[in-house]
Amino acid sequence: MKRAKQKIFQDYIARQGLKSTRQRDIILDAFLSSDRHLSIEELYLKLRAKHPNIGYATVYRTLKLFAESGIAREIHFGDGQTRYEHVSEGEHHDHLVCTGCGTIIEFENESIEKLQDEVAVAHGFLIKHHKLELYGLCAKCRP
Amino acid sequence: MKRAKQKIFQDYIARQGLKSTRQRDIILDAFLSSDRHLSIEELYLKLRAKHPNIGYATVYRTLKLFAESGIAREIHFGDGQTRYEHVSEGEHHDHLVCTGCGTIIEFENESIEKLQDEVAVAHGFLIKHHKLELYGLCAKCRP
DNA sequence: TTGTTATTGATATTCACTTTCATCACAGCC
DNA sequence: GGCTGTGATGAAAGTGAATATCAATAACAA
Ligand SMILES: [Mn+2]
Ligand SMILES: [Mn+2]
Ligand SMILES: [Zn+2]
Ligand SMILES: [Zn+2]
Repeated sequence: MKRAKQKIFQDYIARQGLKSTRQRDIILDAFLSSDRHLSIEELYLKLRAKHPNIGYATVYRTLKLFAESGIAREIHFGDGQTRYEHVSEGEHHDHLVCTGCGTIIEFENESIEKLQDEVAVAHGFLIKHHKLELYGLCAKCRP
Repeated sequence: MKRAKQKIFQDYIARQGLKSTRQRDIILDAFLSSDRHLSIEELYLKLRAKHPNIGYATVYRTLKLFAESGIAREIHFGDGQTRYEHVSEGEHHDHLVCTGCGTIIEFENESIEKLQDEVAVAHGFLIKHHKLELYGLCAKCRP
């Protein structure tokens, strides 16, 4: 899992004529062993504990690279911060977001995906990606 | 339609002990006779043609009021700008967004809504609202 | 008309990125 | 190993949309 993603990223780096650096290794390791929905700030702060000399801009740029290489995806939950989540080859999921405690639950629903495709076809659309987020209170937070 | 929303907004204003002002009337009129998915900036520029002395902050604050009163809804399509769309009593829809030309198509799909509810129930969630956006190329933009 | 309170609009500030640029560090080639 | 040419880094400055500030102004009830 982790190894596979490291490999994907290294390959991407090589293919693009980019360089392998100490910082990128550190950030990749921290990202892969972190929560699945991390903001840039959160990852930056987490890193700073062990590596106080890594810059915010580097974290920001490296997360973008992760997304380009296919091991991460940018997500926006409307709280004003960009988050990055792990992406596994051929896997897709959507989100339940608790507005009480911030918990995020991932789910997959093939029937919904199929219906989305039908909607797209009916309107002549060629879908590239989509976003489905259900906001509310989780089991712990509901009254 | 337009009258109904004006009424809703005036009632809201009264109920909250707020004041009816020239600017709010002008902005409401411009909003109700505008595109259905307008950014603050777009509405501000549209207004400035006839009312060069209306400030950006007033447009921004008034759109928030529209949302609070229930006649508008804030939407985010990931382009970094907040948009506001018209909301009709008891109506709900989701969006197809063309990444080529920016066209936005609204759609309703009861089956998807039902499946979303089932997902929520399965996870013990109490859904407050949701977001479903399908991004891709519209019939005109697809290759 | 007057007094009170909300509103306005110019401006300043905030926030989350995003860019800049001088310095640094990979990595291929002697 | 030492050179050398790029790409990478990080401190700091810049950006753009949103939000807050505040003195002047406009509603509106008495
Ligand atoms: Mn829906
Ligand atoms: Mn809409
Ligand atoms: Zn919760
Ligand atoms: Zn299009």
